[in-house]
Amino acid sequence: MEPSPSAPLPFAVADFQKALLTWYREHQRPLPWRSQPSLYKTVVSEFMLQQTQVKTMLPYYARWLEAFPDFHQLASASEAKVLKHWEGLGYYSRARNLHALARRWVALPEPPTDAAGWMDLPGVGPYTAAAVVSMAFGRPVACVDGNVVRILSRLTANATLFRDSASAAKALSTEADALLSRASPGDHNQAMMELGATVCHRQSPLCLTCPVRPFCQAARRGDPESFPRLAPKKMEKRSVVRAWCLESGRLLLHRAPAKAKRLANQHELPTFEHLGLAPPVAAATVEPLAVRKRGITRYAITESIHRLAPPRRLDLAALDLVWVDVDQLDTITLSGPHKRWIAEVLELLKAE
DNA sequence: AAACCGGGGGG
DNA sequence: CCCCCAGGTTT
Repeated sequence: MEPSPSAPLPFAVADFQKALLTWYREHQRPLPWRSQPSLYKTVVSEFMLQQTQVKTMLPYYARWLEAFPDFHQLASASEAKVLKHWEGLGYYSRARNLHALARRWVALPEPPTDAAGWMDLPGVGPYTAAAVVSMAFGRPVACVDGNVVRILSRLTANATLFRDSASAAKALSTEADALLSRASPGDHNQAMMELGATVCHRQSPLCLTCPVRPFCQAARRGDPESFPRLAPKKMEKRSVVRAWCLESGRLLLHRAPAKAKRLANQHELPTFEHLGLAPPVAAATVEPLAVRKRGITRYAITESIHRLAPPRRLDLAALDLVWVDVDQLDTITLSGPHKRWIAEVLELLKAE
C-alpha cells in the first residue's frame, strides 16, 4: 500500500510529545527491563512481547534472565534448554529465533545499531527493529504495534476500513513517524504503547484520565471505540482426534520433527494420523476421555482425547513417536495446552 | 463459548 | 501481497 501523504496532524506535535512524555515519566509501570536497562533485556522483553501480554510473560522473563543472563550465555545454551525455558509461552519459533539471534550476535564483529541491520537478524521485523534501536541506541524510528494503531486512528478519527491490523500499521507508519519525539524516541515509543495498554483500551478507554485527550478527535466526537475500523475476521472450525495410550506408567507422545512447520521439537498427544491409523469410527460414538477447545489465530479447534490400547509393532522412530514416563514429563518440552490437558486427564484417571 | 489480539516469516 | 504460525485474554 502506498504510504499516504502525511496528512498534517491537527495539532502541535511538540505539545503532544510533551504531554505524552510527562505522563509516561510519572505513570509508567515498573517493569523489570526498565530498571537498569540493557540491550539484552530490551531484546528479550520485545521477543516475549511479540504475541504475548506483559502480565503473561513477566514470570517467564524473570526465569529467562536467571537462566540466560546475557547474549553469550544464551548463545552457548542448548536448544533443548532454551525451549524448555520457553515452554508454556507458545509460538516457539520466537525462542528458536532468539537463540539464533544470540548466536549470530556474539559472532558479529560489530553488532548493528540501526533498524536495517537488526532486521537482518532472525525474528526481527519492522516492529522489533524499531523498538530495539530506539530504546537501546536512541534512533528515531517509530514503533507501530496494535496499541499505536489504536491511538493514531483515534487521534485523527481515521475512518479507513483496514483489512487487518498489519495493513493498518503500515498505513499509519507515516503518521507515527511524524509524531515521534526526536529527542527521546525510546521513551516516546514506550509511552505510546504504555498509553495503549493502560489507558487507550480497545473497549471502554479511559478518556477522562488520558494525558493526550486534548489532541484526540475521537474523544471529542465521543466515540473512541469506533476506531480503528478493522475488517471482521473469519474463524474456521477444525477438529482433531487424539490418542491416549498409557501403559506401564508411560504415555505415548508425538514429537514434531526439528524441521516441522509447527511445534518443531515439541511434544503433543499423538493424533490417529500420527499413529498411522484412520480416526476410529468409534470416535464418533464412544465417549472420549476428554474434549478440549483451543483457539489459535483464525482456527477454532476442538480436540477429543480417546483412550487407545497401544498398537502393536509401532515404528516409533519413523512416526516421530516416543514413550515418556509420566513422572518424567517435566524433562521434555510439551506444548502449553497439552501440558495442561495431560495433567488434567491424569488427575481424572486417578479419580476413577 | 466465541471473539479478539498480533508480529514475523515465507511463498 | 497473502497465508500461516499451533496461545492467552476478554466478554
